[in-house]
Amino acid sequence: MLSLTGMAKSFYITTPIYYVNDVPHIGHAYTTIAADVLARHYSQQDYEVFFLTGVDEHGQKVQQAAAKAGIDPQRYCDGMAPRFRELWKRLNISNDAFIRTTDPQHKAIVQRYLQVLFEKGLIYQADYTGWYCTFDERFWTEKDVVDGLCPDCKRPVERLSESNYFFRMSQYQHRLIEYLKAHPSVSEAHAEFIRPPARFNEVLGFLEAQPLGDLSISRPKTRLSWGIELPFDRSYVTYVWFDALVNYLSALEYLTPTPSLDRFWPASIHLVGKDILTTHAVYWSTMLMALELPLPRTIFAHGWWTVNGEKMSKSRGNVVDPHAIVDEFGVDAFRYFLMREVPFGQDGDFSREALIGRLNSELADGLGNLVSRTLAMIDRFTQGKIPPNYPPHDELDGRLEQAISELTESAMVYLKDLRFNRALESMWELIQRCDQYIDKTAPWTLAKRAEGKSQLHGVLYRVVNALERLIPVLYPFMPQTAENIAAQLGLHPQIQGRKLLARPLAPGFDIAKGKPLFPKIDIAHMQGVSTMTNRQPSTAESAIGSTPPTSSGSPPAQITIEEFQRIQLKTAKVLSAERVPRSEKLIKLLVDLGGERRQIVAGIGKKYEPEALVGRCVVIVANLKPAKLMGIESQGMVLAAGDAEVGGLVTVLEEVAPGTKVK
RNA sequence: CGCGGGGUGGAGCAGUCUGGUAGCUCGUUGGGCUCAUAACCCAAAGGUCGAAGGUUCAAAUCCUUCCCCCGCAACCA
Repeated sequence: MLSLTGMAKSFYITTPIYYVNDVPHIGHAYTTIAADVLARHYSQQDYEVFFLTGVDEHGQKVQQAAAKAGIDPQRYCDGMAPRFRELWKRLNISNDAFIRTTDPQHKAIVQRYLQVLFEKGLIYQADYTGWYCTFDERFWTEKDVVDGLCPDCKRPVERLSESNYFFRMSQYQHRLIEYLKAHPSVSEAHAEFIRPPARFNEVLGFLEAQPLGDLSISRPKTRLSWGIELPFDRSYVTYVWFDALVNYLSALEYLTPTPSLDRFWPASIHLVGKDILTTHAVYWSTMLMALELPLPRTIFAHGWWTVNGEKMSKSRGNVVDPHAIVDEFGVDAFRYFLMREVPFGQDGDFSREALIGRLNSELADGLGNLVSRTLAMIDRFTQGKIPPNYPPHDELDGRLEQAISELTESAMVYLKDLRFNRALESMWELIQRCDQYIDKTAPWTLAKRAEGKSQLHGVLYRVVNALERLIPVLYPFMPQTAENIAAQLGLHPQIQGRKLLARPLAPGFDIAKGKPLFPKIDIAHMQGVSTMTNRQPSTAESAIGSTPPTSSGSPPAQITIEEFQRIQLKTAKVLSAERVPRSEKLIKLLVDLGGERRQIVAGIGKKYEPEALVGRCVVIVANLKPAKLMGIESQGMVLAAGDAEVGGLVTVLEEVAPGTKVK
């Protein structure tokens, strides 16, 4: 990474630009915090760092979301972008720039690249034929379409031919395979192309498995208007991914202090979630090849977080709001947990219990308590002044000194390799060593003996020295905590840009013992105070794990009695019930509506056995538009309590005739 | 047989590729210490490594079959 001019080495790190269709959640925070740790680390190593994040604002879903909200897309985006900016500020993210794909400069640069590719003959026009859903306004592949229905909205799809522009991605397949093979993924080094190794294999396998097609990079404005116009055909906008990926380059042209494509390209690391690895490893790489630009040094695909063992999703209502976590536990505890809990690259599970567990045992009892006991002893035994140093004079001293010098090295190696959890582990090994050292040397005993004085000073100095050495290693992960420790040691820390500057430790300094770094969370008092998620408690959950429903979110809009009366509810008697073969939870019901029979498919198979349903009286929506589920027509919907999981079927107290109206 | 991941002391995981005393964190129990945020230090208990069969001098590890759990996809009308 040495530059030709002999200037400082450069380090360019990016997060994906986040799609504004969604409010920021723990997944966004994870990637961005990881990027921040690296940005701070490399800054401290005197690299010239450029750390980019931002938002992706064009495309179908944004257009739809804006339409739903009844405002124009630009206004919608203008409202969403600050929510990301604010969260990054709150999480102490030190990004140098925040790109928005609706920035005029970005649009102009995207158009310039499109024009270049067009003139090189790498973009051509052709007809595309596929299955089109008019409601969702999108094409589906043969594989997606089931029984001629749109997989999303279940409406019939139609065969549609459309003229579009294509990028000749296919012609780079071989070159990309060769490139991958020339940059194999080896776990210990840190400059490979696709990481971690499992992902490298995945991409290579994908490329070798089938011929790579060309990439449609246009959408006719008649279908989608919210995008960047193709410069060579104003009746189209460009595909959102083409637009979005270019951000990594365009930001270097207009968001850095000096024009710096030469300085920062190729990017050192693109951090991405594993879901968008192909887009980056294949689309982006071939785009760069076509533009005759070098590929990024590393694309690192990290894993996903589940919440309490379940996939996080809006419909489950268990999306973790980072603001709520920070409110409750503080920024650094949140940053620490995300970086410490899971090896970067693997999936992990987020839960309050796990976070509190680490916060209590590692942050409070570990780091916090060590700082606290050390400073308390200095207050007490050396009148609040850093004692004079003494060279190590026995094996205990020597071992601690060695542990101190090993820490910095191993943490560096781990960080370079993006093994955040191991870097943190190595710090906590030192913390434990210090605790053991204090215990064995027993400064409180030395303090009682006049002849123990010099040894006492040596012991205390060595422990403080360990803490001092910990500060810069800890800083990228927990900036506030590192600063706090430095201040308590009397080192007068200052934050300059992304660096923590402090005067070097010396005997005679006055310490400034403060409050505990991390107050312990009393688990017994934790029940019922959480606002972590807006999830509804399920009956199966343990008391500690459950979170009460909160009133977050706007109340549902009220409807008129007339609107309600349009929904026809009726009682029905179940005549027969059987499981739908190969389905997980579908049960096919035949019900009597009083002279009329209906076949209804219901997703209640996890809660009920078919036999238990026969003869029961249920309530159904009688005028619901029929739909096909796994190829079987359902002519209505049975009412049941519960959201993601069925709680119980709705029935009536007294015996009534099948087909009775319910109002 | 849709694709993939996994089943290892109470909990969460490592070890499985390259067979050879089963390891870590938390928890539990006992002891120590008293500088510290009821913290820290030391020690102990606790596992037939999902099941069965096979290969081998030797299997958590290799082979075969089966069971169970979790994602994804297909079904929450």
